[in-house]
Amino acid sequence: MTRRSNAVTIYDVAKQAGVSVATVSRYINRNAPVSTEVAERLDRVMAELKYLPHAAARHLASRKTGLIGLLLTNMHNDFFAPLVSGIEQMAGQHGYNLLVATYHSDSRGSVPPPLGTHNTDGLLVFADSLTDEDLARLHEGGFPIVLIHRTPPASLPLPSVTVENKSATHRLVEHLILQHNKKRILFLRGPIHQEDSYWRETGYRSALEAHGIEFDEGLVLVGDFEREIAYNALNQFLANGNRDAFDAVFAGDDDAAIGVINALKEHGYRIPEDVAVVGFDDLQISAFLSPPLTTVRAPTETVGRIAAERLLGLLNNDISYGTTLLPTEIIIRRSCGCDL
Amino acid sequence: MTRRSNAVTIYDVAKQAGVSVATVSRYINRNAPVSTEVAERLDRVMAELKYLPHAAARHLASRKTGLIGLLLTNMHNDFFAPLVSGIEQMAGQHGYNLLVATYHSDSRGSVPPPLGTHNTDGLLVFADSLTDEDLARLHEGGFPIVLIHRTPPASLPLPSVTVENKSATHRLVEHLILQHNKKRILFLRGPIHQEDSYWRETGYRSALEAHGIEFDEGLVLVGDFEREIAYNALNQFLANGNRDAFDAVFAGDDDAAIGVINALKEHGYRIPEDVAVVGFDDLQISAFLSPPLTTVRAPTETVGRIAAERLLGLLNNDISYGTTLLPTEIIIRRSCGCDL
DNA sequence: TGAAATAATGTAAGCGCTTACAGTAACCGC
DNA sequence: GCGGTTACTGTAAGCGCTTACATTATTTCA
Repeated sequence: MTRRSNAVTIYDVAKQAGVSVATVSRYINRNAPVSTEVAERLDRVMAELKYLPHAAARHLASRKTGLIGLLLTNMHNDFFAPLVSGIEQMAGQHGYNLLVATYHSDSRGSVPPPLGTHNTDGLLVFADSLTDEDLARLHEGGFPIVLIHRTPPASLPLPSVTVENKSATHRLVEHLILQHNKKRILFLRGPIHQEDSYWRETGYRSALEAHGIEFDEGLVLVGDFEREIAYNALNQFLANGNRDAFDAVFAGDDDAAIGVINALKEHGYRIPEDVAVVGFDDLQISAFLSPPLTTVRAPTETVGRIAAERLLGLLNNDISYGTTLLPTEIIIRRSCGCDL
Repeated sequence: MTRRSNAVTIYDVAKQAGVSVATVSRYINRNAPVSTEVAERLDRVMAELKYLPHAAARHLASRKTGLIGLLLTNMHNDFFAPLVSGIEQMAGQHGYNLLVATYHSDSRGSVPPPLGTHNTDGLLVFADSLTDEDLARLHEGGFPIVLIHRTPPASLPLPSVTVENKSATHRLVEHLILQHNKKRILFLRGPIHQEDSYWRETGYRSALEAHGIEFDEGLVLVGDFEREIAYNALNQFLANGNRDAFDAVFAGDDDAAIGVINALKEHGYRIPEDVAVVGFDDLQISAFLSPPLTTVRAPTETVGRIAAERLLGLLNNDISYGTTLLPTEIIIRRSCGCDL
């Protein structure tokens, strides 16, 4: 086995500066005093040699990777840009790099999760990208984890950060009922097993109930929080002769709302005159849709930032658990029928 | 120094299976034959022990990280979601993990790039996130690099993948001139030093010239391909008494176009009746804006996929260079004044 | 049937760092 | 002026893997 091509190592630096590698290492990591004279020499030599510590070697010896992992269910939704951005900022500021991967608990049995103890110092786990068993195993090993957009499974005291779904949805649907006199509100379910999805449905139902409207399973479609799927679901629904079966749509999230609006328009509905449409998330673009979308603002970038912050805390042994529930806020625009 | 908490190592597997660690390693990496009998035993033992090779140790010994790095200038634009998604898919399929970081060549002098030879096997470099010197240094060391949305500096034969900007812009602006009789077309420059920005300006100018319209520096603002900046730039411009100075806007990209539309609407302009607005990129949402945005479709996810593919090729020593120039296509919608 | 190739495995030397342990020299307080 | 600190530095043992080299058993083929 020969030396790594050209790479300059800590030995080169040590020799050039006339000190031992231990001193170099200590200076780099600032974990022991070094005489100012030596420090200066090292600064100079390291700059000259353009020395960069080899990450793997450092990881192996120190048992730290300097990496935090982000496990996502997918990436092709605009929802993720601010999430990742918030996380990346926070991580970068604290000297960590971000490893991003998609995975879904469905894949269980086959491939193991691509991120874990073996390659990161801690994990940010979005929604149901990991099974409860995976979480339990990792947590038992003392591995730092923060959940995003989901709460911990029973008896696993994992920190988590998510947003308030139910009451916001309740008020949103209530707005449809009270202000716009809607009675047959179509609901597009999000991904099954996803908490946001569950609580939004709960909020939807509780609003109906609070106003004496009976829940109708026939008015529930699967939107999966995805534009394309929502679009198809609605087309299918209309094709089945339900043209007049509804007077409003709560699309589950904004991405699905876009699909809904699209399908509706293609079928000649006017929004909001014929059908009101509301979403959830307040994506960056939702204010610019036609008509501007009434929705619920979820502070997604903040979710990312706080989740990263809590994980960083864990990495410094500031133990912490419990759920950070970020408040959401109804944003009334025109797609519900309000005239702003 | 004590043993790493609980982690199971290759030694545990070897002992449990009654073979040497070399055999285990060879089996894991499939780089030498192993008797079927031993193979079965190893499968069983590894599953039982839930063994996962320690990444850092593997990296150190093999001099491969299994990581590809993506260097971005920022992340808070919806443009990046499909880019990253395309890359992540491709990388994941080939067993690589994705390390994402933001950096900008402006930071030169101070911090070195967070990604490089020391922690990845290869780099995807977006636009001007790295200086030419950084690129040169890395390339001299034989480090695999693929450029995204920029071409290589002179005499550096780096592979790159980007999109056609100039002629699409030319045709887009020409459309404004010919079909909609626009004569005073405001242009919002993208980030300085960014190639997309340069070529779009070139296309804008060449269209003006081709139709006998003199280029007017007073009709150029700085939009930086960012909604907020474009929004502010336009407000400033209007505040300076330029209310009637223009009859159309080429915003540089869709994100900036959104800012422009917003500012314009707030000042009471009707789009496209009073002012036509066009962008570039065709973000997922552009079709849903009000009015739907006339723009140029850039195959961003494909850019990501191909860039990743080419980098993966490099990692397998399939040498390749040259620029992949993906075609773009004008998408006519209503913001230009067309009546669809 | 014997020499050479091939298959399957083991031994042990690193990969480039960190850090426990040890040591020397200067300093401090009384 | 002496025990106890404190400041700084070096030596060397790993961290958990990969792989060159060596070894033995089994085939292959002239």
